[in-house]
Amino acid sequence: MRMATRPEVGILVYPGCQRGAVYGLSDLFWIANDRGAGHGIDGIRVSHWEAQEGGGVARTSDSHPQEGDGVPAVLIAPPRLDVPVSAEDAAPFARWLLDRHAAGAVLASVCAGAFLLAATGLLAGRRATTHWYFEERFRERFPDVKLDIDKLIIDDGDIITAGGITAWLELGLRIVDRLLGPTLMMETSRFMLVDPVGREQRHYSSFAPRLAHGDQPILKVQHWLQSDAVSKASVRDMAAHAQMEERTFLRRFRAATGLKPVEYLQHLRVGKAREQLEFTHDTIDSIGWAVGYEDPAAFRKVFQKVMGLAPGDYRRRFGVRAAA
DNA sequence: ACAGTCCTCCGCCAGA
DNA sequence: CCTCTGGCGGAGGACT
Repeated sequence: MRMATRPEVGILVYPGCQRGAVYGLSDLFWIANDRGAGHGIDGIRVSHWEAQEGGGVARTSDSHPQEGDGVPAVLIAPPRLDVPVSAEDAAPFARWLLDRHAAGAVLASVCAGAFLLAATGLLAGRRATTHWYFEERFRERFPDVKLDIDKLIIDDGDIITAGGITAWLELGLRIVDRLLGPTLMMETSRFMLVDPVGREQRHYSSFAPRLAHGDQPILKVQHWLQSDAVSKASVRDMAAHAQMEERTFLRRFRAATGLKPVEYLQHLRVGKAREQLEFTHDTIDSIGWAVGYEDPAAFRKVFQKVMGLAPGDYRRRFGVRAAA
């Protein structure tokens, strides 16, 4: 079966964007096309787009130049490694992306590329994700976006956002799935030796507490928790450290960090435990004790709640394998 | 796995 | 009036 027109995927090459992702995605689609050729399926046209001096955005690279003008069905904003794209650098793309979206294009982003999409205003009120490292900055700049940092990829129909730096793999596979179907998606992922099924970003990101809230006494407590005493700090202790009454401390802590004191401690302890699960061969029980739980069952329960999988499963998936 | 204890934390409200 | 503090009670959750 032949498609009326070959679907085009456009990758936005904006200032500072990560070339590895640009070429990785291009290669991924090339592989999908190659697999598809064996089934007699017309592949995907892949193009790169850059902002022009005189304004506007134009193709600067094209896998099928003979196809003529056309409009991309999907546009991807790749990651940026250092700081997210500035408002000025995003501006030339924003207007154009709005037009393309209005014309029915699917907009997608990887990692910090979400800043480029958000600059269009289209993410307002929508669910989206980005790299956990940029969470604070993203919320600050685009408070009206429902950011869900735990998801590796959020497919919201006309807008797809992906989280981690290597999430371009997931995104690329998702797009292959949409344009060429699940069979080719599976073949492509098998060829690339990646596991296409639901990986969640929270398995990868370590606990990054909010520290930029400006509540000095609370920050002092956070630093204190970071240094030592983590295992045996009660709310009473923390409040004393902040020189506040417990009721006030509770409110201020929650407002500043977004977490209840106990939740915060649990994240801290689970963070330590993850490290030991990944890099040591200590038993899970002893790791539980080491991070402050006298009852291993309680530790397992908390770990499961915070990470979404049990300590043993976590070690199996993320532990560094020693040669027996 | 269960039960028991102790702590957390939220609503409510009064006061500053 | 609004905002912030802080005491009290107690259900529910954390931990043993």
